[in-house]
Amino acid sequence: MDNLFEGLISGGGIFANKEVLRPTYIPEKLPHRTEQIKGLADILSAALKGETPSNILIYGKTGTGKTSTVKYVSNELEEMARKRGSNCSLLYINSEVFDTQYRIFAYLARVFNKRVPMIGWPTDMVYSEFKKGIDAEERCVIVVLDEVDKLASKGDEALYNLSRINGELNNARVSLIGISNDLTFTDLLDPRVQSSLGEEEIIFSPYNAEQLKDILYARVEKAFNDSVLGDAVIPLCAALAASEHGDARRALDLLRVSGEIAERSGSKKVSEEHVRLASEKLEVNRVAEVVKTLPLQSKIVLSSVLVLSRERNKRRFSSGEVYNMYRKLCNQLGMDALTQRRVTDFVSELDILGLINAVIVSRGRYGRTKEISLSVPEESVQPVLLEDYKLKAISSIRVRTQMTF
DNA sequence: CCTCCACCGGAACGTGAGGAGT
DNA sequence: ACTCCTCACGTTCCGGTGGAGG
Repeated sequence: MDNLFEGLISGGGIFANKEVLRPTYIPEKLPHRTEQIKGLADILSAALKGETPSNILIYGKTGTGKTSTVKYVSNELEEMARKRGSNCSLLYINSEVFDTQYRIFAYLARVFNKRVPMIGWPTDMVYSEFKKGIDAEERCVIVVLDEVDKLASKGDEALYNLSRINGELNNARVSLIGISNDLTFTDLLDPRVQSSLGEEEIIFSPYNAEQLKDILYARVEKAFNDSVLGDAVIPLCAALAASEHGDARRALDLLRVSGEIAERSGSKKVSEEHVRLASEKLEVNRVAEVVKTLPLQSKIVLSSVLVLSRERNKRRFSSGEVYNMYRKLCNQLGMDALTQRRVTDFVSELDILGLINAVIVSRGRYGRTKEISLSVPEESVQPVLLEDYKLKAISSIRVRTQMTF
């Protein structure tokens, strides 16, 4: 009879192929990135001619198509290399996963069929195994280091070694592509590494709303069934994403979640309303994610603002008020309170994270202070704060006082 | 115009944890 | 096992400040 999943797998009929909307999907066309693709291809074409391509640094914020572009070009390159019989390949490494010199070299050595344990050996031994492995045949290897900034912040030795490896190889050639979303990260590096890694630089600027629209339109045909999207859906997704950072990933997420919401509600079409709901849902998730990873003290400060805006019949509070509430909460928790100086730092951090809003105002005779208010809905932070068992003792977070107007 | 509130935020310093070197 | 160094986290101290009220 009716299986539990019956309605869930057959129903809806909104999506034709949801995978197309995932950020990992590489479309066969990347709108508004022709310039970058061409630039990258120009430089890498050296590999096909038997030369060593220059090292490349790629900059751009999240969701500007850096990774997609590199993967796209690398697929094309490897295909061409196969046709021409040249021995040339790309290795993609996410530096967030392989975040130390040892792990990177161990991984690379393994790719070249060397048996290296993931821990235990001295680093230079792993390094020379990798060199042996790669030098065993005449080939060109392009190593892509995604999120190099993460790697650089832990010391530049790995980058230093990689960038001068060519001098120690007889047959093989290595070139590097670094992908970073931090424009200033090279400041952390040794000048020698800086100049060798940044021989060529490619910038990915954020997309505007029009460009985001094109990106979405390019994918809907595969992703959705025919005519399930309302007319305003895509422009709205594009506009919402553009108003943040021009993040294509966010635009795609919005579209996907809108579809999911429509599907789940049994609707035959995706409407503007679904996009609004999706936007809210993503925002709540984002806030929850940020709040969850806050240090304890910072959570208490945030709780203070939350409690204040519930107990008092107003929205904005002076630093003094917040600090007093903070002391009170620390007292309830049986913890030592930090100094006001320290707390102002937390307030500034929460402000930068966009969880609260803090503006310096002068109240003349009554001093100068920051006016602090919650800049996200109470309902989106309250449950997450309560998840922290250390904060459970604060009853006033839980209590829902009636708002009076 | 001056005062003075109530806080801002820079600087210097103390402390303990963790990593590198030896 | 040992020291040395760096780093994150906090504290103490303090000079600085916009504008309401005198």
